[in-house]
Amino acid sequence: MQRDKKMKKDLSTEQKIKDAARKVFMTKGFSGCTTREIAKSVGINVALLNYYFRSKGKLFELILEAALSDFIEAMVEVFSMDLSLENKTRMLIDKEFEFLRKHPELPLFIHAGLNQESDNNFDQSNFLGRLHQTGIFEQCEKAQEEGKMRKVNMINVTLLFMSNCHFPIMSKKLICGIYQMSDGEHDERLNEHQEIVKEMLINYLFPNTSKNA
Amino acid sequence: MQRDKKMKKDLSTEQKIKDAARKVFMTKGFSGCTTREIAKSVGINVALLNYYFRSKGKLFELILEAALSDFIEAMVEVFSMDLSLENKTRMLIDKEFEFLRKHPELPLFIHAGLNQESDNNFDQSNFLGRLHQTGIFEQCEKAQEEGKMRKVNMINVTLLFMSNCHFPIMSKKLICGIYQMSDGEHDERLNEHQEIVKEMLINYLFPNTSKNA
DNA sequence: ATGCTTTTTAAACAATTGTTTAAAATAAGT
DNA sequence: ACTTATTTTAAACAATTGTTTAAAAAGCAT
Repeated sequence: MQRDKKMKKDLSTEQKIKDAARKVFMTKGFSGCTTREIAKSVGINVALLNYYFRSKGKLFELILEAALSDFIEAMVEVFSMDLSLENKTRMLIDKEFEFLRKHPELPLFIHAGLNQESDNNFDQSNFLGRLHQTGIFEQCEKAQEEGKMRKVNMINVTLLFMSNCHFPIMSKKLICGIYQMSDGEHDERLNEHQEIVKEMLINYLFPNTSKNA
Repeated sequence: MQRDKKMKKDLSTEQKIKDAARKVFMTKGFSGCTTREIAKSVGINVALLNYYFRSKGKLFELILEAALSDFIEAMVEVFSMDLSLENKTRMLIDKEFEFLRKHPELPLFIHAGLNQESDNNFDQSNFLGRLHQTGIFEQCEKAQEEGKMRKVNMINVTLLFMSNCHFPIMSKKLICGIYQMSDGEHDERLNEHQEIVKEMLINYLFPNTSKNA
């Protein structure tokens, strides 16, 4: 048969394909690249790609799901820490900016990828469950009841964080295009933006504690 | 020859192609659709598409440029009004949300499209010039000098607005997926978010005037 | 080495791709 | 009506697409 029975040898081939597919899919999108392009970038035959993964679509789903998971896991990591909400806010923003600086194509890839997929099998990944396990929702609810945190629906909170962390990275080409900026200048703006977002969100979400600072 | 000489008859064919191309490109992206698909949705032959526009790529560039222009023009319209900065802020956010609710695919299309294009001919569209003409930069500079507006680089201001208006629309599938929301629930969140963003940005950008309100 | 399974390849498959060519249909000018 | 220019079509083009088939190569146990 195929895989799964035993894993002899190094499984580097399968992993190398995944890595290459990730890179190519990320930058060019699903229909923007070919299976031969992926295969060539690994140095293997096209047929081998369908030997390990059954089709281009299956491979893509795999990569997309992993990308989604990666990026949820970054949030989970911060939420699981033993910190105050203000500090979690700072930490999350810093971690997100740091992570996205390394993987700037990720947000656009995910959003474009979700639009291309017909069936959104979100339930099976259980992202919501993983977030719940961190206790972040309870922590927020408690803070809101105590008047320490502004009473905002958690979905809106999520939107605030993601908007202000992801979009600045995604929009690089647009912003650089409009303002005729170089990469260096954009990096500089991004660094400043990281601090701006931190202050703005903390001020907004925790108005009492930060106003008299 | 082809066009441009005279324009006899109704130019509905050319426009119909553009409209159909816009719709198809927006939802499926450049490499996610075929010229035949566009042609069929207009009810014409494939060759006619290349008769009016020279190639799929040229047609795409046209659509992308128009989309970019549309969306800059929405900002220009607000900036040109005779309003205080606070009111321009409110107005811009409201207009953007209103506009994007009608064209929810636009932001993702633009960002994905810019990534696909090799040559970014931003200079020729002169978006920066059109923004400058509104006098918005001077208005901000003056307000910043007078201490009425927080001293933030205009690029960061742009990022703040675009992040908080565009991303919530773009991320619908992701957010609905994570939180298992229906379209109706998402609309509700979006309406609330519009108010949240307004308050947050005004509080942040104009701290003195809004704090004692 | 021998037999067996797993991995990899080369070649071919049919379908689809963007684009072009040449002819037909329509409109316009005289 | 006739001539010319514009618009539209059908058909074909070569190239590329995702996928499959059958055979070769490599690993591994005995």
